[in-house]
Amino acid sequence: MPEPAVVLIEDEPQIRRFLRATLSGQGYRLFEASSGADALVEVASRQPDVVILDLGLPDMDGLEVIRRVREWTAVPIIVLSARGQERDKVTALDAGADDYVSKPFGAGELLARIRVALRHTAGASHEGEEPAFKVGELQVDLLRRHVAVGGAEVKLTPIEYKLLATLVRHAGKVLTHRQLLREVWGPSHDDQAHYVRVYMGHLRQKLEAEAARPRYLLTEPGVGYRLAAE
Amino acid sequence: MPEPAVVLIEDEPQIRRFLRATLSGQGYRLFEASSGADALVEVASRQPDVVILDLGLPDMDGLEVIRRVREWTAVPIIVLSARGQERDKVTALDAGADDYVSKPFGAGELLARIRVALRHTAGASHEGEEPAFKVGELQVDLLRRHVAVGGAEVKLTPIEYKLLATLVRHAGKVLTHRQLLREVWGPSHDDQAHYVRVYMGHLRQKLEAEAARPRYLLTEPGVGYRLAAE
DNA sequence: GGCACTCGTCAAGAAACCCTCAAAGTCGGC
DNA sequence: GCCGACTTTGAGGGTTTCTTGACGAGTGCC
Repeated sequence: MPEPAVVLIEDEPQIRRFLRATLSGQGYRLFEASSGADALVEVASRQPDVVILDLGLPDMDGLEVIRRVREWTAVPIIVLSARGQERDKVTALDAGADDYVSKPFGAGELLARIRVALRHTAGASHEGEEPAFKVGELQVDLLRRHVAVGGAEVKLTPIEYKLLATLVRHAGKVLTHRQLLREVWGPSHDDQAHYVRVYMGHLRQKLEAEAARPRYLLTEPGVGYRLAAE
Repeated sequence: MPEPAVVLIEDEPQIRRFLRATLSGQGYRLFEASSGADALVEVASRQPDVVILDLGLPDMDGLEVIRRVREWTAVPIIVLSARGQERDKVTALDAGADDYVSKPFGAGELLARIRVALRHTAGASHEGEEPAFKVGELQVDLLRRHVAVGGAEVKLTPIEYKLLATLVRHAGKVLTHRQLLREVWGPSHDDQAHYVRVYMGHLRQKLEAEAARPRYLLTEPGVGYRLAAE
């Protein structure tokens, strides 16, 4: 987990600013949402390592957000709330939250509880989910960070792996150069489409039988690339 | 999990009675300890699903109990404490606790937090709960804190052992420098990747036949390290 | 055909990474 | 306070990886 991703769901601008400063200062990649609807979209698209959820949202009951997220992922959810009554805590925790922090709280405590949540994902993690991807001879195990072609392990450099992992996470879908650059190199490099071409070449050398006629790593001319889904 | 086992570590008889009533009323199998030394024995022998630990023990610092338990198991630890200061919480959580409940607290909240902890263990199966590890000539017994190569005991310094134990707990998976630093040196040192390299060198000297061509302690360039799983 | 654009390949210097050795600093017991 | 064991820090050098530029092939449009 190089830089853990955090989705922050908070509608009050003031608290949001405070949390933004707190979190990005720690090197977390931060994504924000200010409504329940946005929250679900963010969590689904970013696949974060932790979700921080303020229960007091305008459009949707915070508990509803928890339940909807829990329908398909076990990502740790830390609830923030102005209410400190026991019954509120019990309800939220039983709805699927992993922790409950009452306002006012200190930055240090929140950060410590985030670290606890990250420990959980790092170690005991997704036993039930199956993050292994397979198409033809190509196997990618995102959990073990292991790539193989026809059973033989393939060694990838960090960037090669990140690029491949990004494609795997969206297997079958076309990813634009820009999307790939953002994910792999960060938002500041999203106009250097050349990087992607060079590394796509490297990956094809290592993964494809014939780099010139790729079977897995497909070019979508004028748009980007796509990983064959099967 | 038919009837979850809980180890309760609490020295004040009054709170203990209260918790005993609360917990066994819920159908948990309850084991008790009133000192740090007993606590370690109970946790090791009962292999509970949750540990509830009052920090105010007579014979041993509660934090020390957390650290000792964490040396060989990832069982959820819920800390109870009369102290509600932020720094106390942060210290306990960073030492390895999973949750921190300040007194006074309600029975309902504690029970809800126990349910959260049980959810975690349920999902994570018994990964990391296996106190003996063996691959090739290398044997690591996390419970006894004993390391051997080819039957011969190897003496490790505290940090060397912690580093190895962390790798053992996640055998086969890649751990980033950051993760290792967090686990071994604590969250405040997670940018000193150099530490890990130096100590990995030490471990290889002691454990590998040829330190230059390691069989167990493998480098994942640009990412971190991995302990060969078999 | 000429032009603009995209894509893939190659290669070289720069940068990052990893390992080793060793000195300096810390902390304990005696 | 001294000694030994351990940890932290620093420097050097070999190696790998990343970045960047150059070039040719292919494609579509004028």
